[in-house]
Amino acid sequence: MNSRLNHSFYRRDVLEVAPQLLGKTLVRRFPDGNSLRVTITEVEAYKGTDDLGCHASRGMTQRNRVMFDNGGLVYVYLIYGMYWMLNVVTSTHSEPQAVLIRGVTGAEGPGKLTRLLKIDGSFYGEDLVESNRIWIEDNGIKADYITTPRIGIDYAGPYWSKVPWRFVLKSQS
DNA sequence: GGGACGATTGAA
DNA sequence: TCAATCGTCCCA
Repeated sequence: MNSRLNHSFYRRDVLEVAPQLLGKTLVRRFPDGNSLRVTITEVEAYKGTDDLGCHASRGMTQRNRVMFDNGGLVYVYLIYGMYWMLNVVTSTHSEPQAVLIRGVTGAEGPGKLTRLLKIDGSFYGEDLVESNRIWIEDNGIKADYITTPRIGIDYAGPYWSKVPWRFVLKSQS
């Protein structure tokens, strides 16, 4: 039986939460009552003010302030003027962290999955534990995964751009 | 107020 | 290799 992930799941360190999101079911419920259910296949961790790849590294701004809130909230932002990025806030207000959802079944790539799921700026700060239009369910699957450096953050320097904080679900065989 | 740029994508 | 496209952030 699937069950919605609760606050205690999200309010842990991002390096624990990120890989555990792999294989979980992301549910998007639309106004017409229909739902789209996809499996999370690829994520990245962004951790705190020291991580030069993390938006929080330059302090709190109007855009990233939700990362400084408690885990379980949605952080979305527009990139390149055309793609919404979907993130899940983790930890507590003491530590700004988030998981970028980079891939789901049916859409490879963070910009494509938000198009598929019709996620935009109106989801900023949405509570995944309470929302009736987006949440994540545990389906009991224990996922195998590989790690690699995060994508598209060369500007973060030789150390932070190479930290293996991208987690990719291993394909079943 | 102005300018550079981005956790991307798809086409040339 | 390069354009699309615009909000955010930094500097003046």
